[in-house]
Amino acid sequence: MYIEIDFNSEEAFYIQLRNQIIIGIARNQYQEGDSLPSVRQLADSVGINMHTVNKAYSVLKQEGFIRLDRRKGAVIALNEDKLQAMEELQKNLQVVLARAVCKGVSEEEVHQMVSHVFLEMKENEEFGHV
Amino acid sequence: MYIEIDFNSEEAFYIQLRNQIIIGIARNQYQEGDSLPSVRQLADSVGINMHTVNKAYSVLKQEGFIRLDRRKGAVIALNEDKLQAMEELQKNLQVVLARAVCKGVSEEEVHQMVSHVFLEMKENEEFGHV
DNA sequence: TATTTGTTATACTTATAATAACACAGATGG
DNA sequence: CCATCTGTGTTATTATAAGTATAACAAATA
Repeated sequence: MYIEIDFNSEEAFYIQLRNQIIIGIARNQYQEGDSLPSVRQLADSVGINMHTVNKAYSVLKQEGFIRLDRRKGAVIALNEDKLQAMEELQKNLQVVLARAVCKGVSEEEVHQMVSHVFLEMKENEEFGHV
Repeated sequence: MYIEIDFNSEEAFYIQLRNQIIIGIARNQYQEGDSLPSVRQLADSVGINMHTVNKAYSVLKQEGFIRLDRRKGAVIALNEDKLQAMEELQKNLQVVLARAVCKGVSEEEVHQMVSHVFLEMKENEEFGHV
């Protein structure tokens, strides 16, 4: 999986990492029990500090996507708290969809975009990106 | 429209304000040409600093939701750059939906949630919240 | 000229990121 | 079997940037 940092983005580095890793899990590029790269390895490969990767991993742990092990490093471990996930989804969609609606995007277009994003997720299952 | 700050939230105050105002616009509680409260007035009513409201307004201007006028204050003025809005929507959905999928939410459930959020938006059109 | 608007200057606090030193687990090799 | 080397994440410290607040300012209008 290709993780990379956009140094021009306004998003904090650790947020960029967190998001890309979550997208990778959703695409099955990482599966339950797999280890992520070590903090040093990932820090080197994307060109940022080890501690920043550590922060990303801490957040992923806190949010229930991985567990941290002194030996094995960061291991995918999903707590499937669906109820909480649904509440979070609703809150996120309220903002994201409101932004789109204000700019003239229709409900149908949103549904199409959702389907499209799901297709992309399924495309990359098992063996990645063509 | 009821704007309020969650002082326990991790979200920056100005982001909370921005999001609530955007949701208000999407619900037609604010319409093109309407004025938002003045920075002092809103700051007072929600219990934060004037400058924080100013920051929220600056961001809303920068993102194309309002224009700022020394006389009339902050006025709803949407730049409907739909293409850009669609790109932003896609990026946002990639993260938001990935988070949900990892926690076991299905594509169908996402579509249902989207419909639900749209219903809420339409419910509150013209004359607010029941 | 008094009031209302957003704006700018300044300072304080918290968040983000980097450097460095640490502690624990396991593998290597003498 | 013990020493040591390498690999993990962790903690301490510091520097820079973002967020928030206080105060003074400038423009418009009644």
